[in-house]
Parts: sequence; C-alpha cells; structure tokens
Amino acid sequence: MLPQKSNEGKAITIYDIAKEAEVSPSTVSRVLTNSARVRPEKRQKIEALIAKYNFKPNALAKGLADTRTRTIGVLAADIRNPYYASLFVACEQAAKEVGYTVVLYNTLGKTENEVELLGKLQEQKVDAIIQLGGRADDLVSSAEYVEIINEIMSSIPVVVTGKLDGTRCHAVRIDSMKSMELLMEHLLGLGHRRIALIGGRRNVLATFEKYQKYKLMLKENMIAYDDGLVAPDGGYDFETGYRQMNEMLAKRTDMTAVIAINDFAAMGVMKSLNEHGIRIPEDMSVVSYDNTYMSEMAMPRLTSIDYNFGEYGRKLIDTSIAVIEGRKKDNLRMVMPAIVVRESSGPCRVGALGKSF
Amino acid sequence: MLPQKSNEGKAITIYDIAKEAEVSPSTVSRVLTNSARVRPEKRQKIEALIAKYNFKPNALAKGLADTRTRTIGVLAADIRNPYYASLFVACEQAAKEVGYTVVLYNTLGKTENEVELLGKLQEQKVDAIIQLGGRADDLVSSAEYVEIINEIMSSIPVVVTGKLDGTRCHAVRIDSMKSMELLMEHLLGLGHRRIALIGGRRNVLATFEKYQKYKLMLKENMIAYDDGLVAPDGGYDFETGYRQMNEMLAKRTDMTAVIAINDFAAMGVMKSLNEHGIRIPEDMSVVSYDNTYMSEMAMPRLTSIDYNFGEYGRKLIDTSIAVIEGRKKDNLRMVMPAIVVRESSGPCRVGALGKSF
DNA sequence: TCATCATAAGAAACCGGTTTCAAATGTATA
DNA sequence: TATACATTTGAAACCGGTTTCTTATGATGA
Repeated sequence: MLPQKSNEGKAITIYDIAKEAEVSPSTVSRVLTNSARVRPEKRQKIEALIAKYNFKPNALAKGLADTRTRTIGVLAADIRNPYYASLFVACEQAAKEVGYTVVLYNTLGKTENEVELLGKLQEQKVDAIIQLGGRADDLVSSAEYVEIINEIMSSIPVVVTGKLDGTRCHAVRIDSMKSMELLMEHLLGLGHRRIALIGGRRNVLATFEKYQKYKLMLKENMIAYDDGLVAPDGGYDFETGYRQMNEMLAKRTDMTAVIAINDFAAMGVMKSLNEHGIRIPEDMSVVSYDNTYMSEMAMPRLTSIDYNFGEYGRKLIDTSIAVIEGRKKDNLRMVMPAIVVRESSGPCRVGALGKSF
Repeated sequence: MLPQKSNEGKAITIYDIAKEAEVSPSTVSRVLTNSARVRPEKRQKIEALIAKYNFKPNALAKGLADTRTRTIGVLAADIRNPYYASLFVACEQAAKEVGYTVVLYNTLGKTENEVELLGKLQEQKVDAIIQLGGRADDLVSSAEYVEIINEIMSSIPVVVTGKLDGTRCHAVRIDSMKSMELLMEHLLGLGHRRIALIGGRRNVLATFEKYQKYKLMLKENMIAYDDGLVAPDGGYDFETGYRQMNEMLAKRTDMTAVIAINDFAAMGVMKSLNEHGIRIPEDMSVVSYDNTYMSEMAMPRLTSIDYNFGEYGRKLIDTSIAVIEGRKKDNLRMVMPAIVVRESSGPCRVGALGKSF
C-alpha cells in the first residue's frame, strides 16, 4: 500500500545515480566527496537524486578504495562497568565531532578475547585502536603480548590507557599519583592518620602508582606505614570491597578513613561498615575513585575522584587521529583528576587515644 | 631489533599469498572460505603461509564481494545504563557463537541521533539492525519515524525491543504484564494492599503494560485503585525515584510497599525513605525491575525482576539471523521474567488501622 | 579568428576479496 | 588404449566506490 520507493530490494549505487543524472560515476563521486569542482547544474541534479533516493554510499566500497575507513576501534575491558561505558561514550562523542566513527568490542577481561578482537579490528581495517583497560594497563606486560601489539602496530597505531614497555604505542593516562595526592590531602586535612586502602591489584599500573604515592605521602607527613591497613590484592568490585572491609574489621578497628579503589569497592565497604554499625562519616570516612553515578546514589554520597571523561575521551581520539595522520605527538598525555567532596568524608573524630566504637 | 616481518607497512593480501604459494588467488580464497575442495598439498602450503604471515582477509573487501557482512548493528539508548550494557554484551556473546559480529551505536535518547545512526548502519551494510530502547519502545510512534524505519526495512531487517505499528519489523519483548504480576503477587502475598508506583513514563509500551496490569490485579484482589499512589510520568533514573518518593511522602504515608520502575529509581526511593527515617522492609517494602548489579549493592538488597539477559540477547540475535536468512519466524517473541526475592521486601506490618510511622 | 590555458568530465584502473565458468588434470571403465 | 566422468584449478567478472590520466569544453589573450 505504501508508495514503493524504486530501491526495490537492492540498494542503489553511485552508478544508478550517474545513469539517471546522465553523468559518469566519477562525477557523482566528486560531488559526494567534494573533491573537485563540478558544473553547478550537474551538481544540483546529482544532489537532487541523492536526496530523492536517500542515497548512502557503501562504506565498505569506500573503505576499500580509500584505504582509510575513518573508523577507530575501541577495545574495552567490560562495557557494563560504568567507568568504561562513560569513557567509551566520551570517545564516541569526540570521534563524531571530527568525522570519525568508533566501533566497540568487549574483552571481558580475557586475554584470548583481547587477541582475537584485535585481529578482528585489523580485518576491519580500522584506522587506529584504542585500548581501554586490559593487558595494556598492567604494570609489566608479557613478552608475547608485547609482540602481538608490535605486530599490529606495524599496520595500525594503538593508543592505550596504561603503558606498554617495548612498544612505541601512545598512551593517555590519568595522573594516578595526583589522584591519590588529592584524596590523601583531603583526608589528612580532616585530621585522619590511620587510613586504610581497600581493593585493587598492584600489578595494575594505576593501582601501583596510587599505592606508591600513598606510602610517599605517609612518609612526608611523618606517619608510619602500617601494612595492616592495606588490603591484599583483590578486585575492583563490590564483593571485594565488602569482603576486604569485613576482614580488616575482624582484625582491627582503629582506622578512621578508607580509600576504596573505585565506586564499586566503596559500595561494598559501606555495606560492611553499615553492618558493623559504623557510621559514615562520623565514625569512618570513605572516599573512592571514578565518580560514577554510584557516588551520587550512595548513602551518604561518596567523596570521589573525578576524571573528566569528556576530556579523557577527547584526548584519546585526538591522539589517535594525530598518529593516523602522521602528526608527531608526545608519546604520553595526562588527564588531570579532581576531587569531588561529598558527605562520606568528614573530620576525624578520634584523638590519639584510640577507637570510637 | 625485532626480526622484521615482511608485511612492511602495507598489509598483505590474498594475492601475495597466492604468488608465494604458486597458485591462483581463487585457490587461496577457496581455502579461506572452505568453499570447495583443494588438493591437500596446496591447501597445506597455503595454510602455512597464512599462519606465517598471520594473514587476515580484508573484511571490507569480503563484505563488498559477499553482499553479506555477518555484522549486526545494535542501536542502544545509552550504554552507560547497565540494563542496556548487559543486554548489549549478551547480544555480543550470542552473535559470536554463531559467527556474527555486532557493532554498537548510542543514540543517547535523541531521535536525531537515532536517525543519523540508522543511516550509518545502512552505509556499513550491516545485515540487520537491533534497536535496544529508543523510539521503537514508545507506545505509539510518530508517522515520520515509522516511515524512516520502513524505508530502512526495504533493505535491512530491523528487530526492536518494543513494537512498531505500521511496520513489519520483528520484536523480542519482555513480558511486562507477567513481570508486574510477579511483583504484585509477591507483595499481595506478603499482605500489602496500598502499593505505590514510582518512576517511568506511560507512553513507553513496557511501562504502560505494567500500569495496566497493576490496575487489573488490584481489581482482581478487590482493592480500589488509588491515583494518589501512582506517581505522575517521570524518568527512569535515580533522581526521579528520589523526587517522586519525597513528593508522595509529603502528601501521605499510608502505603506499605513501593514498586520502582527500575533499580535506579529504586535507589532513589530508598534514599528518600532513608532520609525520612522509614525502615526497609520493616516499615516499607521496596521492589523494582531490571535486577542489575545495583540490586545486590543496595542496603538492604533489592527484590527485583530479572530478565535473563543471556536468553534475551540470544533471542534478539537469533531472530535477526532468522530474518536475514529468510527463515520465517513469528513476528513477536517473548522473554519470560523471574522474580528475585531479597531483603528489601517483607511482610506488611500494618493492620487495617493505619500507618506505622 | 586562432592559439593558449584553465576547467570540467569521462574512461579505466584499482582497492581485495568471492564466484562463475571453462579448461586442465586425474581416475575409472570399457 | 581410448572414452567418460569427476576433481582441481585458473581466468575473469564482479562488488561499489575513488582517483589518475586524458580528452573535451569553455574562457582568455593576441
């Protein structure tokens, strides 16, 4: 019943347009890409037909001919994590602004997926690859992995959020040292001296750096490093935060503040504290990293480190394109974190005397 | 220093392999696609070269030649929402199992983005498009939108999670009626009779159906419908849950249970209740939809409706491929919800007498 | 009016695969 | 050994664009 468009089944091509406009395909292409002048009357006729048929040039053919797809592949550890989701959306937005498209694949934390998906991105001839998390965030990466990345980099530039010694790939990183400095300054300023660290694995670069900075700042403030306040390596999830807080509370209760490795872990920490009848922030301050929407939803709302995803995404895309176009860029760019203070952190209520509960 | 692979700069092609193996490109293609028999010794030689160079056939060229890309485009409302993220990951997994790839675009809830991205998917010659949320979930869709979808459907099948009257597109939907039935049965069984509804917009099909079922079940249980217990149209976010609960509590406090439209809204509801000193579940039961990770993190943990994302994703992909391959399939498939009971819902402690706080 | 030069547009090659068609090779049968 | 038939294989066309090269057209100046 609907008025049938003439693109019955098969999609229409540049040749169809050319025929109807009585010009050669080359001319249609020139109008499409605006790569050369075309006599106004022909241009108009062609543009009218493009509009009439809602013609969309085949991106596959375009990519084949161009050897440039204007597509950037993004490999994320897990898009269900709001941290990566936010960063991905930021990349998507930034890419759009400069006429690029991003395609996303999830590695789900498995190295074999990572390798397989890198291969898929190569097949698809993306112009660059951005790695969000994954193996490239490790403190030291395996020789095999480095070799794989190096082979890919012989044809496609790779940008990571960590670092990859032994490769020439570019990196955009958050200044983890600075982020720990912000939290520690905040807590020390509130009078806290026994500060616990919950969640994370120190074989991840960003976590390692935080740990280092934590120790450094203790020393600078004449506070003895206390290994019992640092939870052993764990994960970055709710369960880890909950379990590690429980375990620590079973051994001691003299800390007055907790730094959780991210919002997920912080939620677990808060649940544990809650179940122990420990009030936040009166009895214990809780702060975290990432400032996802969970920071706002927590009760009380969480003091957290914000990364400015918009800027982060823009820098990732920007760097990728700079490398694609062969413009030289510094191999490492930093994103500056900021602290967002909310109600989960408050003045230390404990004297030098001891615990309050 | 690394031993240089011979794919200096340019990626190697089927022709390079053919030349070195002293066969024609056709033969290499046959080995690649396993589409015809090839003499074992040649096959072996070719396979050795493919491995040696880690050769990856150009997906663009493949797609051009095949007019089949084995790619399904997914248009999600917002991947930062764990609901869509989980569903997307489920699709990704299901697609992988059947040799397909999915590509994701975010509409961020804007119709103009949706239209633009649909166009991009057409350009990329995806074999099918899956819409997660967006305009296709509306109770009634605009004529222009229907026309756009119809035009796309003349070349690419579209599968939606809502419904689209006036198009022939397939749908995979959650049985919203059933999901409300499960929650109501649960609450009624616990003795609740004044049950509030928070969050959501009734111009969204799934929300409308829940509302209808809510009214129906009240009637079946001889409970008078009370408009004051149903919050006006709002959003699906934390802020809406918080605000609407606050507003309702300002007017009345006689309800004993709240059904939130999703976990985000439920978190807002819980915050509001918390600030009013209303205990969960002793004073008020709270239940919700989606069963995302927030259900587990809430304090107390949330009773929520689980959708089995794995199954949902599989059905979406399955339907898409069935349509691509021209196998007839029922136009509508359902996903059955289940209730996960946790600590946020408990027996109604209020007699017919009145409120408890 | 004719030579000169800039501009516009078409023909054809190319990107890297797949597939059809026909030819070549090999095997089985008479 | 000749014939028929099944396997393998290569040549060439094709998918739908872009781009180089060449030619045709139009404008400018002498």
